[in-house]
Amino acid sequence: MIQTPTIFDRLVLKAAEQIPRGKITTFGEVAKALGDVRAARAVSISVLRDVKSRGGPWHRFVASDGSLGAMAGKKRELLLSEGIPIINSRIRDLERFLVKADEIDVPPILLKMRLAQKKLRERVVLEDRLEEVDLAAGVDVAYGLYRGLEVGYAACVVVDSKLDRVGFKTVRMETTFPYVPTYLAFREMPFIAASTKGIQFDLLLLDGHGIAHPERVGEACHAGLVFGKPSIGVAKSILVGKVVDSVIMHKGEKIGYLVRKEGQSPAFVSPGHLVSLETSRSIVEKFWGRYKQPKPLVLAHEIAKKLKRGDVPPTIDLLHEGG
DNA sequence: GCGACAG
DNA sequence: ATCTTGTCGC
Ligand SMILES: [Mg+2]
Repeated sequence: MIQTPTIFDRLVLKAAEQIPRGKITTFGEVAKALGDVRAARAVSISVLRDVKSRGGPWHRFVASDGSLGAMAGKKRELLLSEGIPIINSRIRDLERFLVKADEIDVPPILLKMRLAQKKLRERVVLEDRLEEVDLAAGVDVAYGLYRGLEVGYAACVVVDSKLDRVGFKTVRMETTFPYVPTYLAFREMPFIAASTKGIQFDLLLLDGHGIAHPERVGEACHAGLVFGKPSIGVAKSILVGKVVDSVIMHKGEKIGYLVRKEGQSPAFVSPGHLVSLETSRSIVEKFWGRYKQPKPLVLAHEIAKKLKRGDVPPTIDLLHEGG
């Protein structure tokens, strides 16, 4: 009957155990203890999901401005009973009751993940090491809640140079890590690996950035390196930098291109691995269909959603039915 | 309240 | 990404 929280959820729970009655902490402080404030939202989502599905600890977590966040009514009641002063839906003298990041004993996993990214970055090759590109694979993942678990539905679709779909594979499995900005690869790599396993392709297209990432190692770089395959990232919005004349610039570096087809919203293209900046743009244009993304990604997105809806069964089902 | 951070 | 019907705007 015990559900299976992810590593991230377990660490948030471990942090929760360290907040005594009469004290509070913020989602951001816990995120900092885990290694990056960017995970603040992921912490709040984890806490909320945990109290709803397992009745876990939740009321001693508040927002950094002292506001209470979700389920404010009940939270207010519980905190007041523990001696925390609340005025106008905000904690008064937050500092006085706050348990800060350095007082929370949890492993800094996000710091380690960042180090792993920096290590991977050294191996990224931004030169064309690809021969003919006939088969382009695109992967996308849809997410949903199933019996208190967060489940991902991945689809890998292979398209040939005539833009005909020549194969696909789908996978259903539990999520292992939340979405945290700049760490997307750690959330989606298990799905990318499972859905491409045993599939033949020359190039991998992913729904996210390549080098257009603060550390220059977006999801497309990460996956390309792990598989030793050419890869390109095609995102629907910017993560870092700004667009100047259809070029994505960041810290004085050219990191990608804005590609747009008539009447469509733009796509942001950046190389992942074994492909140059210029070639990444031309290849993506070569596989462009009639939508706002290259065809393999459009199809992968559609199939992933159908899978989630239950319209089609997964090729591989890795979901452990609890009970 | 605004800015804003792939999916 | 997800929650979701009718409604607003180009
Ligand atoms: Mg996606």
